[in-house]
This record gives sequence, C-alpha cells and structure tokens, in this order.
Amino acid sequence: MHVLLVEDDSTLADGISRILKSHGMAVDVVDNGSDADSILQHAEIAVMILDIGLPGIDGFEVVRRLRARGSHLPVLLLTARDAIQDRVHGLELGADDYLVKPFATPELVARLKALVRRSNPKPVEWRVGGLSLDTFTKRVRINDQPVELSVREWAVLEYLIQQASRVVSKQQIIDAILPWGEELTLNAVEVYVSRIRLKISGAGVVIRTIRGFGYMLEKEVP
Amino acid sequence: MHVLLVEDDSTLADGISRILKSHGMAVDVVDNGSDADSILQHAEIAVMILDIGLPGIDGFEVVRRLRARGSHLPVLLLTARDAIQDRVHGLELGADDYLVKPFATPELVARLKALVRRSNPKPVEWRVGGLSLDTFTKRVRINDQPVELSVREWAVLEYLIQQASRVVSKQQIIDAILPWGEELTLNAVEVYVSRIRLKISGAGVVIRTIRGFGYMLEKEVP
DNA sequence: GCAAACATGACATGAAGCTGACAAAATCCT
DNA sequence: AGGATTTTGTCAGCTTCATGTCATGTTTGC
Repeated sequence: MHVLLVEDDSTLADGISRILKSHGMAVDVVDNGSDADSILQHAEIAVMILDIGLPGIDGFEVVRRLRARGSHLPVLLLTARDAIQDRVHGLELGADDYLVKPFATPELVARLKALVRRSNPKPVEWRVGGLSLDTFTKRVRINDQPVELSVREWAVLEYLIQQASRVVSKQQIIDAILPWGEELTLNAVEVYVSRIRLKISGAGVVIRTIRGFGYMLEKEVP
Repeated sequence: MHVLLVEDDSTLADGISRILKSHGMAVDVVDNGSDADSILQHAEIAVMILDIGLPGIDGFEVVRRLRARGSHLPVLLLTARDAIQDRVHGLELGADDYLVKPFATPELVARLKALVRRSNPKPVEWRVGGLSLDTFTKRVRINDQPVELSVREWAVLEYLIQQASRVVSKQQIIDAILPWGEELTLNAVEVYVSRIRLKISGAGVVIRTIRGFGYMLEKEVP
C-alpha cells in the first residue's frame, strides 16, 4: 500500500515515515503542494496524509485539485491544534478525516487503516467462463465445484483474472503479488502458473503462454 | 432526537444547548457524571455529548458504565486540546468520536449527525446453525443450552458471526474487537479461536481456518 | 536442429497455525 | 480493602503444509 505523505517539517516527516514503514506501508514523502499534485497524477497512491500548512500551493489547494480531477482518494489532514477553521474548511473541500497535531502514533495508524478500508470496497466476484473467484470466501470455483488454492496461487489467479485477455509479464505478476521491494525468480511465476493450471483444468479457461512476453488468461477456444 | 449533554461549564453548556436546539434536537443537560449515569438508565437518549473533565464521576467512568451495561449508545467526547491521552483512553472505553475544545459549531453538529446516522441499531440476535448470540443479554446458546464466554471470546465470536461465510483476517478481527490504535499479536487471535472452538463444539457451526487468509464461520458440512 | 524459453517433479526450508502452560491483569466476592 | 478467581495475552514446542529453488525434461521459434 502506497502512502503519500505531504509534510514540510522534515523531522516530523521522517518520524511518520518510519512509523508507517514499520507497519508495512510504502511511503512517498514530498514537502510541498506542487510536488504532491504532480505525484498524485502519475503514481498509484492508496491514501494521502496532508499537512495543511505548506509553502506555495497549500494543502487546501491540493485537495481541491484532487477532487476537481474526480479522484476519491482518501485524504487525512494534519492540522495545528488551534486551526478549527482549517479542519472545517478541509472537510468541506473533501478531505475524509483529520488529525490534530500532536497526535499519538497508534491513532495515526488506526485512522489510516480505517480510511483505506472504508474507501476500498472490492468487487465481490470475478468470473470468466466456468471459473469464478469469490473475494469474500477466498474460494475458487470451477462450475460451482470448490477448489482450494494457496495464498500465492490465489494472488496470481486474481491478478490474471483481473487482467483477463491481456498479456501480463512475469515481472508484472511479481510486482502485483509481492509487497514492495521483495523479489522473486521469474521461474517462481512459472511454477505458480503450473500449479494453478493443474487446479483449474476443466474450467472453460486457460492460462496461455505468450512466449517471450508472459501469460494471458482467457476463455478456452477448442 | 434526544441529546444528553454532560458539561459542567454552564456557559459552554448553554451555548451548545442553544445550537443543538436550533437544529431541532431536544437537549437534556446535566453537569455531573452521576446524574448522567442515572438519566442514561431511565430515559430514551439517542446520543450523548460528554465532557471528560467532570467533578465526581468523570466522563470515562460514565462511558465505562454505559458500555458495561451493554449499551451501544453513540458517545461524542469533548476533550481539552492537549489531552491526547484522554482521547485515546476515551475511545478505548468505547466512545465513538471526540471533539477537541474549542470547536466550531458546524463541526459539532456535523459530527453529531454522522454519529447518529452511523449507529444503526444491530439486530438483537444472531443465529447460524445451532448457535445463537443475543447481543442484548450477551448470552450465547448452543441448541438452547447456555454457554459461558469471556468478553474477548464474545467479541470475536460476534464479529465472526456477523461476517459469517466470509473470510476475515486475523488483523481484521483485531481491528474489530480492539479500541482504536491498540495492537495485539496475531497469535492472540489464534488463541481466541482455539478457545472458542472448544466452547462451541457441537453447535452445527465451525470456524474454518483458511490458511494464509484467516478464519471463516460457517455451517458445518458433514 | 539448436538455443532459449518454459514446464514440472522433487525437495529443504520455514511460514502459518494450534494449543498447553504461565504470568500479569482484571474482576469478583466477601 | 484484600484475597480468590477468572480472564487475557504471550510464549514455546510442535505439526502441517505452502513456498521457492533446482534439476531436468519439454516446447517453441528461428
């Protein structure tokens, strides 16, 4: 999960960054509004922590532009203790929650998690041909017959079905299923695919190998 | 809608009271904890605004007693600006939100409305197979035989039964049963589940382990 | 036909889960 | 209050099984 932290006090930024990383989040830090604005338009960010008091483009403007672009990205405001007007104004502009400085770190983490959880309602079911993945029960069915998949296998198959009829490279698969920074042999992906193929044979769906490019999940054509 | 306002600063109490009334709410004002406690037990209150710093029985104690009686009444805490500990503690005890003094009136009203909206009264009884949880009496029955669960066990089982037939991760369980920001080892959840399984064996219900994902409560399939 | 790319069986490693035991904390009970 | 009892969370030891790599076999494109 990528967190964008916009904070110009570098000491505070470092502190928050460290805490979040220790909770397994990937943190991008910028210290001004225009950098934030540009990153938001180009990177995959799951949630933003935004200090109101910034030099140049201030926090309000960042939120305003973000919402103007139609984004629903959850935003957590950091405000000074006395800045009541700021909080109200921020919420009006479309921020989702705020935290008053100074705050306790568990509170920050809890609020962040809550925010992301709230804004992240996943589709319940993926289906291609006779193959269906139920994200509630984490169960895979082939023509209504349940099939047991391991975590890794689930992750790979979920990614493939989301990208159905598109070619995805092994590296893309690795990036999709691994936490940031972790690596794997490309052969590992081949092994996953092999195992998955075994388990989903008979569904009207195949994982085609596109030699030199990667894999593609698609309906079987006899 | 009846609001119970517990605030010993009469100037502030009058102000808040006036604002709320102008928004069409009925307001009961008391200036101490024991009065609050007694009103809560005898009147139909929709939401409580509670100052922490009270003479006699303080705000924490009021919340504690309220929750100990099994009530889900939404509670909005009023805390002094610096009292971070108070906020965390209050949320731990089961308050639903807090507001730092001084606050803007639109914020108070907005939060209050949000709180009431959010507090949808839960069904009194959950039932899956031969297992039933009565959220009012906090009692668990297996085929009408009462079973004793501890508070934690109750909390976990309640969450599991609410999410029946869905996989919930250990972290989700922790987030669901613990107050904001508190943490636990994931192993603790394993222990809870282990203990609960012992106690509910024989109901037509099992807590399945979905390795790598979490747990799922569902009807037993022999 | 040959090399590169892919497939897959086999294996060691360790991650995930379970549970009995225990110390600390909370609660109950005079 | 304070002693007894229950609850709670962590740990350690153990089992099970998923995981990732390797070695070796197979396919594919040129």
